[in-house]
Amino acid sequence: MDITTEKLATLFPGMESGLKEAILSEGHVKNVKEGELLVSSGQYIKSAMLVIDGLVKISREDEDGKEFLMYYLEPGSACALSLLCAARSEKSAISAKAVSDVTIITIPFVLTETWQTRYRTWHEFVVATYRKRFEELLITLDSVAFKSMDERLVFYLKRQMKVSGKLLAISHQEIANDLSTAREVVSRLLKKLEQSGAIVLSRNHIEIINLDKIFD
Amino acid sequence: MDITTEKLATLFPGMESGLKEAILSEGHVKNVKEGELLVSSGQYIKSAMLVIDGLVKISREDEDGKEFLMYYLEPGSACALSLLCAARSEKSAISAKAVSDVTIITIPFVLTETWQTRYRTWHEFVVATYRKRFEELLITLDSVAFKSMDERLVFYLKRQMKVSGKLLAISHQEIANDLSTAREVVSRLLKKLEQSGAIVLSRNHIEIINLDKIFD
DNA sequence: TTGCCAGAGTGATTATTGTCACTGAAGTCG
DNA sequence: CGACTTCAGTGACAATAATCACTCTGGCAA
Repeated sequence: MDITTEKLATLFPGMESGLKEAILSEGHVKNVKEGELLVSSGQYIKSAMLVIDGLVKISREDEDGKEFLMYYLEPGSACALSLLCAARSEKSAISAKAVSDVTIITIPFVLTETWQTRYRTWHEFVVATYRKRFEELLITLDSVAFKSMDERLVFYLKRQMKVSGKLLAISHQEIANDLSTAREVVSRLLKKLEQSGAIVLSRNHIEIINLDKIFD
Repeated sequence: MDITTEKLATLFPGMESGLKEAILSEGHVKNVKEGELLVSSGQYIKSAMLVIDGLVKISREDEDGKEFLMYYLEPGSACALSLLCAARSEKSAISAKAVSDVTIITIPFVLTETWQTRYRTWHEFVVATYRKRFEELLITLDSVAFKSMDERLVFYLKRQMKVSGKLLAISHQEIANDLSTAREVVSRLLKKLEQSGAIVLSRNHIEIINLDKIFD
């Protein structure tokens, strides 16, 4: 893909032009096919990544391979962990997966640090990223800590709708993984939602009609 | 309390001397009695805080007042949220409570930003704080997402032991709040731990004997 | 076209956690 | 030294979620 400063300007409004040029000249463009892993659990992170195109899913995994959706990265966002870990080139405890075909720019971690002092707008971007991810993580934590499975499922579907629209091409098993529960549980709860008219189920996809009536 | 640069030097090793002087001259020392709130949920945060002495407990609360322990701040640490929120003077969704008598230094949020460029070691401190809190939050998230109540309780007791030693002055009700469950559940599980020899129970306190044999 | 298979639906059963309704026990404060 | 209050222990039961054991179905490939 050909990335221009104009493309960057729309994705990262507020970045000074020198920074955008630096990103283009120093960063490496990488294309990743749908379904592939950008970062796998346990791997060392040696560069920060900016999402240019496509959707990236960030999950947490435990020792036995159970996983857990943390949040999605859309074009124009960066992974806070990639910025934080980059600073110490530590092992990641998360995995990043391309939900669709994805284009990213990776920034060698030495630059993520020197840019902090050289470009004010880079520093602002990094801080904004920290804050955003921290907040999303808190919201995720809330839903796990305070809500029951049916509420979490509705919350999940709403989030999916935000990133993928009203027609979700996703299996019950995938949803179960993201919520760290069993497929049967998801099937049953989805059935209930269908009966209440909030969604329509078909094989391999779910159409969202209206989730707002459910739980206020 | 009288705070010297030497005190700061031991709490915040690595900070340049100009920064330590700036903290002393620009920051406001505040003493908070045990049990009082430093930040309550919904309140605006208008300054960052550095913990000098005592123990601060950071919790998350939901709409119905159910709470949930996120992590503790010990002397020498700062609240990432206070740094992040400070940057936009946003409402906090967390509460901070003094577990013991606490001394903190608050830094007006304009300074937390200007220091980022003026003092390299301040910037490093802030990034290290982000990373630390992010990691702790992830660990908390893990334990909620992947573990059952008995494991979470053991995890909780281990964490308490780290900050307060082997003799915990805490009621079952408080533990239940921190884990966001019911007192009866905590009582039952503690009883089991006592029977296995891991702890000794008495009124208003718990003595930890050895938690290591439980769950590897 | 048939056979196969992944995805989905469902009942039965179990395990875990939450709730209710108590009893008792240990402080503590007039 | 009672009377009261807070904390803890416990049995019974309900609710939720996890697990097991299937069946069913639509789509794809041989």
